[in-house]
Amino acid sequence: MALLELLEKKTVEIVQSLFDIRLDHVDISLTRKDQQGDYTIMVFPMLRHIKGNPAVIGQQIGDHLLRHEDLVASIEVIKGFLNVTLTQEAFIADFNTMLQQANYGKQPVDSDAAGMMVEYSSPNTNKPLHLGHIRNIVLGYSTGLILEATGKKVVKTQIINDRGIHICKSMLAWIKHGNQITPQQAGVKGDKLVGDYYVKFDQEYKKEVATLVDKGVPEEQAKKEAPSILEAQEMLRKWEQGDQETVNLWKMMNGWVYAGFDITYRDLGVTFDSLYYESDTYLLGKDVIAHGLNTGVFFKKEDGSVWIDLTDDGLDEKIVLRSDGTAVYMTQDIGTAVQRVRDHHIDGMVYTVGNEQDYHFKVLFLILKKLGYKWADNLYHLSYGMIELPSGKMKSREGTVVDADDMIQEMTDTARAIAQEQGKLEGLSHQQKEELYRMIGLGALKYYMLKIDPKKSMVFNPEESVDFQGNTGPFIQYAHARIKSILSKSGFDHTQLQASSQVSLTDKDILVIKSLQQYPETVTAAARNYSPALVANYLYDLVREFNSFYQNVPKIVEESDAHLKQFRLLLCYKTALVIKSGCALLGIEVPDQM
RNA sequence: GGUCGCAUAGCUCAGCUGGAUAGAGCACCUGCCUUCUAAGCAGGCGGUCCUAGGUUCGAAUCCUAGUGCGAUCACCA
Repeated sequence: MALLELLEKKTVEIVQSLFDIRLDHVDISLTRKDQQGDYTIMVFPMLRHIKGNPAVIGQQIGDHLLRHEDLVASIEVIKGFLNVTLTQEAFIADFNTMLQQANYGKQPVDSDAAGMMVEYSSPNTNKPLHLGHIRNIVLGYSTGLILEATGKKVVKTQIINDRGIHICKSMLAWIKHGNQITPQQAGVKGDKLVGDYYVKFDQEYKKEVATLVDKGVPEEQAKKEAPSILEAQEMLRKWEQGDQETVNLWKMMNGWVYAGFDITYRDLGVTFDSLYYESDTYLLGKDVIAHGLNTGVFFKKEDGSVWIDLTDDGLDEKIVLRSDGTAVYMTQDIGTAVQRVRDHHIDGMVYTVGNEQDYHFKVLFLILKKLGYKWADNLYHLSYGMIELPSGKMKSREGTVVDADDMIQEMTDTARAIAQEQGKLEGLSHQQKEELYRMIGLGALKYYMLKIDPKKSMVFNPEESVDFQGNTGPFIQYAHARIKSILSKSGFDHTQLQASSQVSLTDKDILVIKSLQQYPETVTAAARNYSPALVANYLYDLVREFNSFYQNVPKIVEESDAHLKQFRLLLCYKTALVIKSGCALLGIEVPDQM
């Protein structure tokens, strides 16, 4: 049993015997650093059940706690705070329990139970991935891993927006100006090539609009009547009719884009278990609407369009089927959700999508609930804020978008420059070094994205770029590498996972143990809140605690007290394991040397 | 205008279900490498936790109102 639970149990027992009152919960937190003690038992909340002076009650409980000599060393009561100092034996016993758990902090996945689907990335196929996608991908991927760590089976997916007017724009510009060029011939990634033609289309379109406006056509009208946009719309019609030539071109260019995306995903170290294509799903949902129309969830207007009235829930009326009977975005998402539950053994879904779609998902979830799906109670929109540049929003048309591949490359380059300056990598081959630079660069990038609360929009400054000092990925990776170095230099035997109770610990030792104790509950909280940021910030605290221990304790390798040396090496060992485990949940790798 | 989100140090951010004197990093200033890895450690400087009420023994945290910023309110996706 963890120390905290043990302390809570003892406290409940004491309160029961002293006051004949059964508390179902005791408020215990870590004692402030400026106070004497390890844990603080809050007496104030008990006053609701026990009448009296909080300081006196605290003292009474404290006196009884002191009888558990193997657990409590001393107590101090300040107002309604009962500060308890535990014995070293208690900490060592707790630490030994931790050491026995190979998968400390994680629960085994129950593969028979219904799982959770996590959707992320979900790009359009008309342009390459950018920094916003990186935030999305890294967030969704990590959240999936965190859910998995709490025993939930996870199915990672993305919906690829592979059809629509935006794709046709790229296709059209390629036909006109591409001279049949392929990515191989151009020497660029497929997604980049297609993106270039998307930009080209837009430039041409803008010129046409300007020309029309010069001729006296109102701007709104010009935007609708420019030849390019009419052509694109015509192409979309052909695609929808299954025109062979159009479909073939569409397939070819999307293929180029997928090859490009695959490289970016590989570089980011993320994978998917299943894929959904909008071209397959965009007609889904009509049967669900028809059913809901019968059961009275939806209603039909005179023009034939189908709606749902959500005004009782504080929302608006929302269209779910056009008057011509075709699907809208909402129809599609309803159908896709239902389809996914049919396809996989899941009872819930997480959608990683930007916060500009908050309203859409609120409506979607509500509709699914009204349709009576049980799993609709288990839907979560993992909403995240936009990434802005100091100059404002990223705009692809103005070329201010920070490209994902460029970003990864830049991070790797920075890691290389810093590492070469430090010159600590003797003994590694060129290839190993490059692999390390990539690991550090990506670690910096991912951590930078994940340490911030998803809800908040973030400002990204390309000039200052991502930091490698302080609260960063490399800070954490560095601690891991340093521990590995200590362990190998000391000849640590990782088959002897038992610390002797015959050691005298310092505050620094105990602070590290306390920090390690927090790991399991951090993972649980991160899963409950769908927030990798909790894991990221926990790791930072752990590493700071460890670094302080490392720099303020005599060299472990030279320690003459065999028991103490063994204990400290075990502390290093377990810390390294937790760092590695926690980083893995963030999708960040840790090196053994850097 | 309606709805949703955010507001904490010069900048970027923590602060879990309310707990003691609000914490980090960056920046600026001091110290610490003849090495268990200084991408680090020890310390200094820096705050009206947006404002005003309320609930509470206790509020950055919960409630109400207001202010500012952002998003959204398409028979687009």
